[in-house]
Amino acid sequence: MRDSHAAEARPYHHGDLRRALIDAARRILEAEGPSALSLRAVAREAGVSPAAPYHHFKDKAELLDAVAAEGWEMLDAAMARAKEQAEPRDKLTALGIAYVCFARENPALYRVMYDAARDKEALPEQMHASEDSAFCKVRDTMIEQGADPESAVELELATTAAWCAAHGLAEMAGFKQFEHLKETLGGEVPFLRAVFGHMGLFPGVRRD
Amino acid sequence: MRDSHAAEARPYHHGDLRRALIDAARRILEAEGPSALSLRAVAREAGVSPAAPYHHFKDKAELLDAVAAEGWEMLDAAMARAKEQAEPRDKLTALGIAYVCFARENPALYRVMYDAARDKEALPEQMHASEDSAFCKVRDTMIEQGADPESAVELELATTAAWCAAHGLAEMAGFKQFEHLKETLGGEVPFLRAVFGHMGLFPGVRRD
DNA sequence: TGTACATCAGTGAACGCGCGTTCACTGATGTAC
DNA sequence: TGTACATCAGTGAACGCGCGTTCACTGATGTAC
Repeated sequence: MRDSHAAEARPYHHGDLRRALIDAARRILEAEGPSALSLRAVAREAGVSPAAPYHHFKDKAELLDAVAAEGWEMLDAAMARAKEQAEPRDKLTALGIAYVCFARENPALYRVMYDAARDKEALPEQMHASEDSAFCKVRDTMIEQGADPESAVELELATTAAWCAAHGLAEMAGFKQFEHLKETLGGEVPFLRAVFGHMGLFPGVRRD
Repeated sequence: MRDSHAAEARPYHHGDLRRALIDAARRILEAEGPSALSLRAVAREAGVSPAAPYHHFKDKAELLDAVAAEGWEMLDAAMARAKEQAEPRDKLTALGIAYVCFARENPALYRVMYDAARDKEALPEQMHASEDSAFCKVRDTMIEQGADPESAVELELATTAAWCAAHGLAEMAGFKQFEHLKETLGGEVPFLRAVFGHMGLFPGVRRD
């Protein structure tokens, strides 16, 4: 139990403790959930004294931020992969499904990501602004799939709607109330596709 | 500071400490956020010893559950009011806006509600199942506004989609990234309307 | 109407715990000469 | 190539804190007779 991933004849200096701490944090997160994620627990999991992390992070919040930031990068990568592999006509839905699946496979990490975002009252800057971010991928894919927004604002609204839809679904999909729908439709992914289908993700299909 | 809402010549027996504790919890929640919501803090805020709550709640979780349950009732009431007051053609959107506004006005309570739901991996039973719950209001309103689903499953999917959309938007609407959209559109509510507009909430407007 | 007593709903002190953070320290590393 | 020394990245003990919960208790209430 103790030193689970550490040990193996450690030298005094660690090599890359910063990395090791972030990895340890993620292990704790998925094994025991966000409430178990203390600085001390992370140090313990990394096989290091409680004071050691302070040579790499100013305080607990800074560690958490680093974990969250890596989460956003992972999400971004997962969505890039999904877009690449999908049929041209299916790319937008594929992005949505990749988003929700990431959240479902890494629920505690996903929570930490949004907790950090809520604290700052903002998504990570590069997630929303930088070219090639997940947000921009969604936006660009809408255009590629034939959306014809009347203005930049309309396009931004459509992208926002899609993002909110995916986030909402990500948080709801695990609820027991929807189990019978998943069964009826033949699994989680068909269920996600079906819900996305009802959301009118494509800007061409707006009402009013 | 201390005894802020308590005092005023309290007798030994409180009268309705259970009520007072739930109210105290809500005050703490909105003043200091979910992380400040400890059993001891609630007792303090209610002007009572740390052990007193145990005569009314088995443990901290039970208090939290009670707070969350009342939150769901408040949300339900807010949505009922919104539906009543809206133009017939606008009732579904009005429900969505009422949902998001509730979350925005009671962010910490909203978080506690969903934290409890996530623990149980389910929405409160009566919220999803009981006639006249918020979920059923959304479903029924879809029908009233002319949705013509091919099956009960389709109707349930559409309702689920709307619920997820509202939840996603509720959690995103506060992010700074969307401030310029709110300004452009003339405020938060117009922004919400616009995003809902892009979501194709009405089942009649589905793609594929 | 008055009294005995069971029950209820509080008190306040104490428990053990894990937390974030600080501190003086020390072992390892690498650079200047 | 060897040595002195500054710097870096750890240790481990300690700090004060607030937490959830338990306990023996006591004051207030209300019911039976």
